[in-house]
Amino acid sequence: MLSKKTKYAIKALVALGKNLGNPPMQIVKLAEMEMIPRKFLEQILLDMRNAGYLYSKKGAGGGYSLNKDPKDIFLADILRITDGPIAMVPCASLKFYRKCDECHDEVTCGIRKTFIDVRDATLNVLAQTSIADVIAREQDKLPAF
Amino acid sequence: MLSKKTKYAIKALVALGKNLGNPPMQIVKLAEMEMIPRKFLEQILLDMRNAGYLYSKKGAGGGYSLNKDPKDIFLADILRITDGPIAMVPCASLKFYRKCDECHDEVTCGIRKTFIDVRDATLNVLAQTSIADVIAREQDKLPAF
DNA sequence: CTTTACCCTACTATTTCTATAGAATTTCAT
DNA sequence: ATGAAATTCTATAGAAATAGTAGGGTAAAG
Repeated sequence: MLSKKTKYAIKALVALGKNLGNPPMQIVKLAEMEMIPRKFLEQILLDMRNAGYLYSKKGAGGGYSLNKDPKDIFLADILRITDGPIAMVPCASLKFYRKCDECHDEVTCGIRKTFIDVRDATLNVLAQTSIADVIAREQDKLPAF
Repeated sequence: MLSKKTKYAIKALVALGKNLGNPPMQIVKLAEMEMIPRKFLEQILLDMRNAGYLYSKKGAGGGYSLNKDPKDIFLADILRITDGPIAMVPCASLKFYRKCDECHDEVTCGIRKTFIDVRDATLNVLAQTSIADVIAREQDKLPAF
C-alpha cells in the first residue's frame, strides 16, 4: 500500500502543478486545500525540495512552487523518495537492491524472477506517468472502471 | 513490500508442491527446511488450509499437503489471503475496494486512475503466475537480470 | 527590526507486522 | 482405552514502520 506520505506528496505536487504561473503557495494554504496535517506536509515538501522538485522562498510572500515542468516529474521518482523501493521484494529492486534474508540461492529463485516481472510491469506505468498526466486525467470525467 | 508472511506462504506452497506424491509434511519439518519460525508457519498454513489450498491431517503420520494442482494456485490469490489488497490504494482494489479517506471526488481522481493501471499491470503477472510456474523457474538457471 | 514563512532535528503516538504461548482437538498405534 | 503425535485456535506480546507533533532556527521582505 502507498503510504499517506506518498499520497500527500503526489497531491501537493498536483496542486502546485495547477498553481503554475501564480505566486508561490504557502504550506498552510496547501495543507488546508488538500486536507494534510500542516507539520507533516512541511516535512514532505522539504523532502521534495531537497530532491530538486520544488523551489522554495522564505519570508513574506514566500512559499513553494514547482521547480520542474510537471511533464518531467514522474510518479516512480516521487514514490522512491517517500516510500523507497518500488519492487515488492528487496532483491528485485533496481534502485534499492538488497539481498533477501531468507534467500538461499538468488540466481535460481523463482520468486525473485516473478517479482522482477512485477516490478517491470509496475515501472512501466509509474516511470511514464507524470504529474502532468495525473492532472490531465482529472479533467477526463470518464469513470476509471 | 511483500510481508514475510506472504513470502513464507509462497515458499511453503512451493515446498509442498515439490512434495507431491509423498506423504504429508509436518509443520516442523517444513519450518526447518524453509527456515520459517515454527509457530508463525503454523498460522500461515492454517490460513492456506482454510482458504482451500491445503489438505491437513492430524495425528501421527499427519501433516500438510497441497489440495490443488500447483498449476491452479496463483500468486495473486495467495497474496490476497496473506497481505490483503494487491492495489496500492484501497480505491483501486478489485477485491478489497474501500474509499480513500482523503479523496474528494473519486470519479475524477487522477491518482486513482493511474493506480488502477498499476494494479492491472501487477495482476497481469501475479494472476497468471502459479506455484507450478515458480517451481519451473527454479530449474531455469539463467540469472534474472 | 519585526513579521512572515520555510528549515531542520528530535521526539511521541499509533498502527501493522512478526512472532510466541498455551491449551484444545483429532488421529493413529499399541 | 490410552498416550503420543500432530494440527487447531485464540490471545497476546514484542518489534518495526508509519504518521504526526513540537519547537527552535534561519532567511527574506518591507
